[in-house]
Amino acid sequence: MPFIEQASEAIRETGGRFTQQRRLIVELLEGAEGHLDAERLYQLAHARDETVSLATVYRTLNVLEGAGLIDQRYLSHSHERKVYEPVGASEHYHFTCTGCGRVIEFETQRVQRLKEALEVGLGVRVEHACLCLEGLCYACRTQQEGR
Amino acid sequence: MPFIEQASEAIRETGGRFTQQRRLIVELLEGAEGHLDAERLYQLAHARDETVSLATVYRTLNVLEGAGLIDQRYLSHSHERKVYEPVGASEHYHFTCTGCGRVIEFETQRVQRLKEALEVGLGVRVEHACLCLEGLCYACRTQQEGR
DNA sequence: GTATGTGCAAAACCTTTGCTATAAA
DNA sequence: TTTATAGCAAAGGTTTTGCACATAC
Repeated sequence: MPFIEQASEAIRETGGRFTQQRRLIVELLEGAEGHLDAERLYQLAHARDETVSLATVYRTLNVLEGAGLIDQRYLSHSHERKVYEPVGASEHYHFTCTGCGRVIEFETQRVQRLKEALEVGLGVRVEHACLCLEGLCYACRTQQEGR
Repeated sequence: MPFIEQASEAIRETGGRFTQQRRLIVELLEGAEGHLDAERLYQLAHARDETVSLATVYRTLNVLEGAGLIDQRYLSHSHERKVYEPVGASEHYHFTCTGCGRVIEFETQRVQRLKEALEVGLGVRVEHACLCLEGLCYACRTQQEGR
C-alpha cells in the first residue's frame, strides 16, 4: 500500500483527521531522498502551502511516529536534531561524515545480532536501538591524510 | 595515573587553569557510581561548594571532553540529556530499562567489529559510535508479561 | 600582571503547548 | 454539528554565551 494511504488509514483509524497539512507533510516524507529534520520539512512544506506551521510539522511527526509509520533518528554524535524517515523493510543505519556532511546508509545484521545476544545474555527485551556513527568518508579521509 | 592528575595535566598543557571548581567537578566525575548528567553534577558540586555554577559545570565538561578525558553518552531513546563518564579502558555500552530506569552496563566487541567492518567495507574512518539501547529489564519484562 | 575562569542572567536552540479559530468527519 | 487540528506566540528544557569581576599562573 502506498505510504500516503497507509498514513491516511492509520490516522483515521485512531479517530484522527487527514488534513491537507498532514497530507503534504506525508508526501514530502515519502518523496525525500535524504533524511529530513523538522525545520527542513517545515521549509519545504511552507513553500508549497503557506498555511503549514512548524508546530503542525512537529505534531504531525509525532502522530506518524506514534502510528509506527516513521522512525526518528539521530545522525550526529552531538544529536542536535532528529531526522525522520518512513519505516522501511530493511534494517539500515547511518554513517555521517563530519567533513562533508554526507550521510552514508548501510545495511547490517550486526545490530540485530547484538540485540539478540543481549536478550539472551541479560534477559532483557530490547525495544529501541539507536546507532549513530560519525567520522570521515573515504574522500575526506584521504584528503586529510594529505594525499 | 589518577584521573585527577590526568585532568590537571591535560588542562594545564593547553594553557588552561585547574581551578577549585574544576577540581571538584573532576573528583565527582571520578567518584560517581552511575552516569551523571550536568544538572545532577551541578547539584552535587554546588552542595559541596556554593561557588560552583551550572555554567561552570557545562564549561568544565566541554573542556574535559575536548581533552579526551570524558565521554558524552545518551542513555535514552529520546536523548533528552547527555550523561558523562571518564574515558575508560573497556569498550562498554548501556541498556536503559524504560520500566524502572535502571541502566545496565555491558561489554561487547560487536560494536568494535562493526566499526572495523565499515572501515573496510565503506572506506570510512569511524571516529564516534553511539549506541543507545532501551527496553525492559528482566524484572520489568516478566512483571509486564503477567507472571 | 595578565590571561583564563567565574557567576549571573540572558540568549540560543529545538520542541511542545495553551488558546481560539478552522475545518474534517 | 461535533470534535480534532490549525496557527500563533509563548513556554519548556537543556546548553551556551556576554559581561564584569575574580583568580590561577
